[in-house]
Amino acid sequence: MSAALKNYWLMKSEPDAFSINNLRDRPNQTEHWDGVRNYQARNMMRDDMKRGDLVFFYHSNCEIPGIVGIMEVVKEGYPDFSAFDPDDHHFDPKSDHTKPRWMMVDVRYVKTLSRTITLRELKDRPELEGLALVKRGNRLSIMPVSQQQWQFILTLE
DNA sequence: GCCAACGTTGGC
DNA sequence: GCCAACGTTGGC
Repeated sequence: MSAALKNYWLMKSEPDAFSINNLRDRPNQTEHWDGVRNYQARNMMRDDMKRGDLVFFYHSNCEIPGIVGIMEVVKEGYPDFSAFDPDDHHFDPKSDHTKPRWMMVDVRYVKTLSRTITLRELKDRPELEGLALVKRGNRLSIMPVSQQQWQFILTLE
């Protein structure tokens, strides 16, 4: 794959735990995306997410689930240290510094969309049939978005 | 390696 | 709060 190619992603977060406004208000508007405990999502952060990739920020498990903003990958996959901390909610005794099991990336706030593009309307669009988010039973918290899907979603704003 | 039990996700 | 869908765990 050419280093010049930008990839696109979608990442879910429950706004009660961490919202787009929380990211915007962080120092440098940057935060590490810790707490992912799913192997498929881990592998994408470890292998595929590159500096400069753009990411939709999706609010899940809330009143109006949907895409609320855009962020950018600013640091590629590295060990998720929250797994090492017994006091952390995401502690995993099977992960340690010598053999970290979980990975994370750093993301920087880019913008908040002028409105929430809701899950409901994303599901209604035949152009997005292939998007993992709208597939039945989907539970992936991180997923790839094709360039075509990315550009189409932006036209919905 | 199978699969039942269990815990979690996340829309509704 | 409900519950379907899914991933993980662990007994065998």
